Amino acid sequence: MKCNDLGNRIKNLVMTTDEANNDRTPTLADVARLAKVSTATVSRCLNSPDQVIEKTRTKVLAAVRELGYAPNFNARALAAKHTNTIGAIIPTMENAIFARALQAFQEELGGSGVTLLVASSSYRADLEEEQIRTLVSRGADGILLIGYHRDPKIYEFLQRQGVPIVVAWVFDPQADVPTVGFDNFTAMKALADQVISMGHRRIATITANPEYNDRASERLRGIRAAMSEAGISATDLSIVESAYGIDEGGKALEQILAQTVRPSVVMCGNDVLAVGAIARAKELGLRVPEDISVTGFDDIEIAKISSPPLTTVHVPHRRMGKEAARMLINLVNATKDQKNTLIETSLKIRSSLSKR
Amino acid sequence: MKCNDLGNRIKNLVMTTDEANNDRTPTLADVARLAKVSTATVSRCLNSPDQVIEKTRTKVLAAVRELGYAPNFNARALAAKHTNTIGAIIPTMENAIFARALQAFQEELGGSGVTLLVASSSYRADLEEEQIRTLVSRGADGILLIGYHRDPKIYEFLQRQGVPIVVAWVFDPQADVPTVGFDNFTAMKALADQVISMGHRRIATITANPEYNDRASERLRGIRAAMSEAGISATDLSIVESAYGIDEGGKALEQILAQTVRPSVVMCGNDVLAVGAIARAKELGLRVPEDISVTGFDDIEIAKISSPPLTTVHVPHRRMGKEAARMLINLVNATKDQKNTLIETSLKIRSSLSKR
DNA sequence: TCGATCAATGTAAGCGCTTACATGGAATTC
DNA sequence: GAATTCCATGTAAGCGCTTACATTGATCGA
Repeated sequence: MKCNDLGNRIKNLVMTTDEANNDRTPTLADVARLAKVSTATVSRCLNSPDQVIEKTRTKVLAAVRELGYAPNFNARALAAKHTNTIGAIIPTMENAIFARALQAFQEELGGSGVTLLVASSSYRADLEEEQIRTLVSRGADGILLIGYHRDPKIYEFLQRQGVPIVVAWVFDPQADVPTVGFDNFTAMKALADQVISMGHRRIATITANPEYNDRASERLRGIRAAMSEAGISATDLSIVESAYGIDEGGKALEQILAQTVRPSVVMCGNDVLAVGAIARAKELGLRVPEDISVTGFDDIEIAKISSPPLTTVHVPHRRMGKEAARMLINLVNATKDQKNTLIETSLKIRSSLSKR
Repeated sequence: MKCNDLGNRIKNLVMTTDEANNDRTPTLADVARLAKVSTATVSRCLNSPDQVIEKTRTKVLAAVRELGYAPNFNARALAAKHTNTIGAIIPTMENAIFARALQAFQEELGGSGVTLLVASSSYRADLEEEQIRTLVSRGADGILLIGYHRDPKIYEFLQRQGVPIVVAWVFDPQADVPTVGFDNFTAMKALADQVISMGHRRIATITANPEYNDRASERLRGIRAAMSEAGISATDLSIVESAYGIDEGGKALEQILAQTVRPSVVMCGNDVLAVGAIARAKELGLRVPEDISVTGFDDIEIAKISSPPLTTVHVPHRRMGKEAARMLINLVNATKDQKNTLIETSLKIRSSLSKR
């Protein structure tokens, strides 16, 4: 012991060139040298401490601390062939619902010692594809994706690479990948049924571009189905596409009002659009819901405090995120193959919707 | 050519064990073999195409496509010692202002071919520290941090590791790292001056825990300074700490109302708390601003559509994100050492604040 | 007391890539 | 036409880690 200490002290005083204390960041080998063990032992100390005897461990950990050693993640990943990392690609960070689900997702992952890599695709298929490749080449052990609709080649690629995925925000037993989410069609149809049962016939909807967005297209289909069931002509539905945002919802509402026939209700693709529509309607001197009813989707906090409070579809986003994490972890560990998980939604009837 | 084609075809038909088309994901060496060049050439094709003659490049790219080759990021990072990656740690994803700034940050980075790694610390110093280490060990070329206040050891660590950082959301010429942001003290003091000039004397504030949050503590200091300047006793300020969220703002308001002396104005640390406070006040039968005035901070979209519209401090978050990206890229490229950048804020006086 | 057994540690071969340096052939110069 | 230059490509040495396998010394049963 004493001898070693002395040895180290001398080393620190008399620095020969080849073991100079230069500012290169310390490596495993440096730690091993300081602790007078092999690199294998240091590695084991860090990764499976119980394979190493207490005395050695203490010695190694001391060396780690002394050098301020931090393992090089890339080298580790290269050698170990897994990263303890899971990736997630969401359409945008600016939408609170994704942020919230992701937060829950991350919390659940963190509990299992897995770290999360996030990317956002701005709702663009090409960007998403690029990000999937990036995530894979970074060695993500699994990936969370939003919505099922994408080029089949991507699913093939992922399968070939052996990277498990979970698709969230949709529930689709037909899909050949595990999904966790709700049935957008049924949920929106339920709301539309309610709207129609309250006497509304002329309906407008503000929706995201449904072309590459299966949540939006399914919700639209839900409205159409409800109308058709009620014997309402499809021409009584007017559709306005809009980007996400409060102002955008307001602009979309103006477009609707500019049409020759004014609808009695505006069903919005999400709460943010709905709140924007309500605000603009009020600015324009309309009363909500007396002059025009408005509905949303998601039931985020703002729905409750909007005036008037918003009729919407409640989606348990945190639960969905949590569930997605659970499934993905099981998949990565190959514990069992996950099947689809249905998240239940419910109608929240509030005063932004009234009888016609 | 013909010969090669034939050769490949035969290879695909007769698979010997050592070159079997097994499902191992293809490597640089596989591409090199297929294209009949060295691995160095393949690498050059991918990283600096102009060093390679057109003919060779075509051949290599064809091989890449045929194999569906995707480079292994970790191997590349290990060999090249840089990752073209920048990390950012924000307190939470659930706050739209961070999301928005981050979006702009990412857009700017993307334009320079840099990818972004995001982590969120849930406002916890220990988590943030862990994430900084993670980012460093993952080889981030630079890191964006929010707020200046943290253990000096962290700054030392970062410096030792040679990882440049930019601190956003504060403007502090004293700091020994580049900052980009606004002066939280001055901004809030300006608002408080306005409030006081409208006759308010008894002030309440809803704030995040200021202990580890220099934005919050500086804003609080701003209010105190304005009061002191106006000769108002510090005891006329009542402080309620609250977590982030609409409901939380509401609860905090209830605490304020439960106190013996009711303040005439509630100055909130951000718009979300303010909107929550307004909503709860209305629920409790109070009129805003007649019975109680409310102010916010940030000027997010919701401030405008709140009823009544919210008096707040406008912060150009996107600009701040963009500027942070620019600075960090310069730092990473060692183009020039960046100094502090001031982002100007402005008062938005709306009807949630009225004369006492 | 001796080999068998086992736990702790060491040895060294990669993981997939980049890049300094070596090489060889074509283009250029005189 | 020989010497020089230069450009395209190849060779091979790592980057920092993990892990299969080898080694060692201690422990144990007979």
